[in-house]
Amino acid sequence: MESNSFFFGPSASHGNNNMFFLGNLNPVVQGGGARSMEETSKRRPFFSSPEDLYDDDYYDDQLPEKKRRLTTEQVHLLEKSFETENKLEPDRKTQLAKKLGLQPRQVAVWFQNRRARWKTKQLERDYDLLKSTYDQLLSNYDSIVKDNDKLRSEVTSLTEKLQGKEETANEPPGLVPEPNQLDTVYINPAAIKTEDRLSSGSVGSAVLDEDAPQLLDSCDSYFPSIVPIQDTNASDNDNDRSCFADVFVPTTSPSHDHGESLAFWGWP
DNA sequence: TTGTGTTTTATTGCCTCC
DNA sequence: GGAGGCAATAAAACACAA
Repeated sequence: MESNSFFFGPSASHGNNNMFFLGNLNPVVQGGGARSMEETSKRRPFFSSPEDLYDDDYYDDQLPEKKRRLTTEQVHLLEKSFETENKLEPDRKTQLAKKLGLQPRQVAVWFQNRRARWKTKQLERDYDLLKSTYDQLLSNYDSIVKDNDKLRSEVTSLTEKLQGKEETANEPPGLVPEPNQLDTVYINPAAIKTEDRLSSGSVGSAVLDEDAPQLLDSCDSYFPSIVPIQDTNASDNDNDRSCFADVFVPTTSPSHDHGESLAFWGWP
């Protein structure tokens, strides 16, 4: 790659013909604007002193084809301008270039690279946000699975109780009851007295509502029968709701910063 | 001092928009 | 078709551990 072409002559890129050796960046062009900035310079990453930038001997001594970093003051002003607007209109580019003692092309390149850096950072932030959201979802899922197991065992034990009652009430004395079906239990609501169904007082009792599905098996498919309970059991339901609400908050209500990023990338 | 990883400056090529 | 944006990349400058 001909990266040194910038220092020796016009660049073929984008038809820009004003790119020459950096030594052309002398204060005469800016009418003292850049000089005043240099006077306030605190630390320079490359030049040993503010005056070096305007010292012809400096450029004679240094290899002219070397890249030179922008001064802290130049970077500071560019950063301020970038904060205002991360895109560069031609007028602003020209003004900035004059003020900084840089070629307009250099200002444009700086903005281009700055946008690239910003995007990288933003991607990192977005990744962190997604990851934390995922971790939260995962932990909520685990707790829901535990709750699920607990409720299932409650249902099983209550079913056993009910079946025991039913058998002792209806079967002739002396008969040995059939072993309970723990995996899949079919319940005939008509055979269960209302007071029995409501007597337990536990959350699990409500599962056996008359309007609820009557197939209770060991898989997760009975979940829907739990959902209606949430309307009648505030304390438990709030926990369940908040689990999901908390998880989805970051994605549905992005932070200001995140919102900016979405806008910046043209997302709705 | 030197090797190595990171950051910054700049180029190239492609794409989109007017 | 030219101007400007972006992704990919090169290479110099810089930071830092050994």
